[in-house]
Amino acid sequence: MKTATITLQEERDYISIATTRPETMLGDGAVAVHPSDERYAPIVGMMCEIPVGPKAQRRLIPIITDEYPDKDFGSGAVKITGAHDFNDYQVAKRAGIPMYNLMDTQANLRADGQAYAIEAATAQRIANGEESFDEAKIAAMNMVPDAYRGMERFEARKKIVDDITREGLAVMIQETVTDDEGQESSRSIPLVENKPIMQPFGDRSKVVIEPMLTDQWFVDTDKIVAPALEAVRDGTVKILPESEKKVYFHWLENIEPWCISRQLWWGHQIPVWFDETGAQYCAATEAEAQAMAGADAHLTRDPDVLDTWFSSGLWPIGTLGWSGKAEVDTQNNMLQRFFPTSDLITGSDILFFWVARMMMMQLAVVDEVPFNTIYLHGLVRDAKGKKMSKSTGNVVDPLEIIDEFGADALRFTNASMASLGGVLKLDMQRIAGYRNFGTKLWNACSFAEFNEAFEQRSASIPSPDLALNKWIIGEVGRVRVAVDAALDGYRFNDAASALYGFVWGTLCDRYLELSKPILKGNHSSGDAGRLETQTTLAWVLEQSMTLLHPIMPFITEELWGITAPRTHMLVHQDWPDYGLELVDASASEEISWAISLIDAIRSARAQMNVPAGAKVPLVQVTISPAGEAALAANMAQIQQMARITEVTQVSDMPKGAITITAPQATFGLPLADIIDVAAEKMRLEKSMGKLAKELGGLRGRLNNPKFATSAPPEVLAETRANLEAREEEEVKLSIALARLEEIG
RNA sequence: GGGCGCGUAGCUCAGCGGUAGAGCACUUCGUUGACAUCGAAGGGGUCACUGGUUCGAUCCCAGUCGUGCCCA
Repeated sequence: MKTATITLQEERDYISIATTRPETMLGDGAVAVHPSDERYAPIVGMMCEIPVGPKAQRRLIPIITDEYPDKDFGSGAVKITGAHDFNDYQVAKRAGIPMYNLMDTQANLRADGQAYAIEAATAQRIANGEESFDEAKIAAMNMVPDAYRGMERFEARKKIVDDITREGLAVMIQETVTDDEGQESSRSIPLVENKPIMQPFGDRSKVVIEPMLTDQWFVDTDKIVAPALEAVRDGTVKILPESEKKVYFHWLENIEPWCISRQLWWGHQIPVWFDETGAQYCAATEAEAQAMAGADAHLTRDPDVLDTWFSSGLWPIGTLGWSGKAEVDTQNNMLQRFFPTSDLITGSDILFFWVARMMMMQLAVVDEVPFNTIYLHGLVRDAKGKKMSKSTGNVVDPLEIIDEFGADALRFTNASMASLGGVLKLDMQRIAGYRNFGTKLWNACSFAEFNEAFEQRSASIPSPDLALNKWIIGEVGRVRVAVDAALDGYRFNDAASALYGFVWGTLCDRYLELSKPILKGNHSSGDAGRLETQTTLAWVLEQSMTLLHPIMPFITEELWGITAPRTHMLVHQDWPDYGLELVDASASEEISWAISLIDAIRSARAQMNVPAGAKVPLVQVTISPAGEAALAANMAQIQQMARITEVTQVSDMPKGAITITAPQATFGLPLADIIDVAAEKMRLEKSMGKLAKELGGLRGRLNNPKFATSAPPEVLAETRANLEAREEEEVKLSIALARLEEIG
């Protein structure tokens, strides 16, 4: 923002000042300099002439001292227009300088009052200390010279600058100009500096706002702030994330009187009426005000409305029909039931706009906190990280997102991004990802339906025999505990990601795939196994719907309704209370073992370029008893998921086989005809390289004597167990590599 | 100018004393009766920089740089 700065001078003993609004000189009451400014010390207390208006009525104003002027800025002298500048207002107030209002509500120069000659004479007597004054007297005075009265502000500014320049009172500089024929000449022009300044513009009108002295209503916040501070200090009200407490304290501890008058056409009109003498009557209705003032009084209502935060500060009780009369309010069921409430969820930028007002006002009015926990989430930004704003036009309409991705996808996105203290940049690709998650759940249910699982559903937690089913039930127990812990801690992102990982990674990628041979009847457990798997599958899906319901209510409610006849909606289903007691350690171990074998085979196949469709045999070289049992129980699954024809026992690894390792077991894929020795060596060496890095870290720590003495025992045990497992792996890989070396 | 926060994989973000994760994107492969809005296997990070505390720091402390918001 650039604005002209015009420097003025008086001809002989002058003091130069700069202003961005020359027209305000008409209302100047003083020139201020810093008390330590030695340049001006000799003239402090003297009078100087304002260089505007008719020469006959030039006003003289005092030169005063104040801490406000900056010695090093411009001339170091500041003109004081108390009625038209916030800083000047403070100076004028301190020094008892009259504040002359120059403009009307349209920002035109005033045209009311007495002739300028009379007003100027009065003003001079006041400046000389010969006449007393009060606010009302000053407000009535019009210090605009007759020639400028009624002019539009910018027009008046131009005319005043011209008049000052013509009179020779502007600070002039020389400027070189070149005419059409290339002749250079010098001319004198007023000094105008380009300087960026802060200037307020109306949000909607886009025009420059003029500070103006008017009567406004204020709340003396000092009187109501203490309980609101105390409630957070003593923990009655909790703010999450806790770091926001600092913002709350900082704002309330430095609070200033709160102006609640607003000059808007909408809002709650201030409930104050004035009579002809200016006496005030604050009442709920005009009739009550009239009764207070007496029947003869002629009342007019304050035209202003209340600040929106003042009105909405009473929201917690105002929405519930609070009357302020004890005998009525105790009979008000809504009020009794919902006030105070428990949690307030809002954006962090609302903390002092609204939350602090609700705290102050409820405590002031009904002497109770409105809520116990304030949960603040980050500001939602657009994809570029900009704050969304109606005037900037970068607001994303949630309804458009819902049309494209569905409400559940948007809700899931919001939940998964609601980490404490974060910023929320809305990323459409991420929303698409969560839409896909909804589809995934839908397809899992359709798989279950196809396999007639819901027809075997049980109302209680199933008690299956197969490790696979015991395992997935335990996993449900784990995720329930994780989700509850997350919700208790207001960590909605953790709840969302626990559920996402469970449904997609554990349920769909693992359990569903592992259950297929059983459901198809290709498993040693036969019909009994099929039946208990159907029951378990239905139960697990119903638990998933239940746990997901708070985040994805629409898809889960729909699935709940169509998968089985129900006595109640999912929204009315009890929240589960089972937990880690559902975890069966040996079942978990068995399934983990089977999964790690399948993963190892798949990985080796892919890296050795074994065609994905090809079914190949597997040989078992060494194995522990537990591994043997796990292998037998999950043979059908391993065959299907790892594309294995059969497993045979051998005493030695066949020549030209790919080595596969699983916990306490070694297998081989005998692919003599397609094996690429060099490729297999590379694969094994890559694994060895990774292992070596991990082993180095683990050994380094364990060999450090201070680690053994300082680290907590569980960390020590974990590190040792980790090292042992890695060393076992290293031995197996070394043997495989050595064997390859023999082949060449 | 004051206050608060943030710099982690190409992007959007978790983690926050025991050696780094997710989604999307990327590469290769895949029409196996839930799902191609999919599956399998991969690649990719001196966790902004510099010091300090510690057996050990992405995490704690101090400073620097960059960046954002709020209040003047």
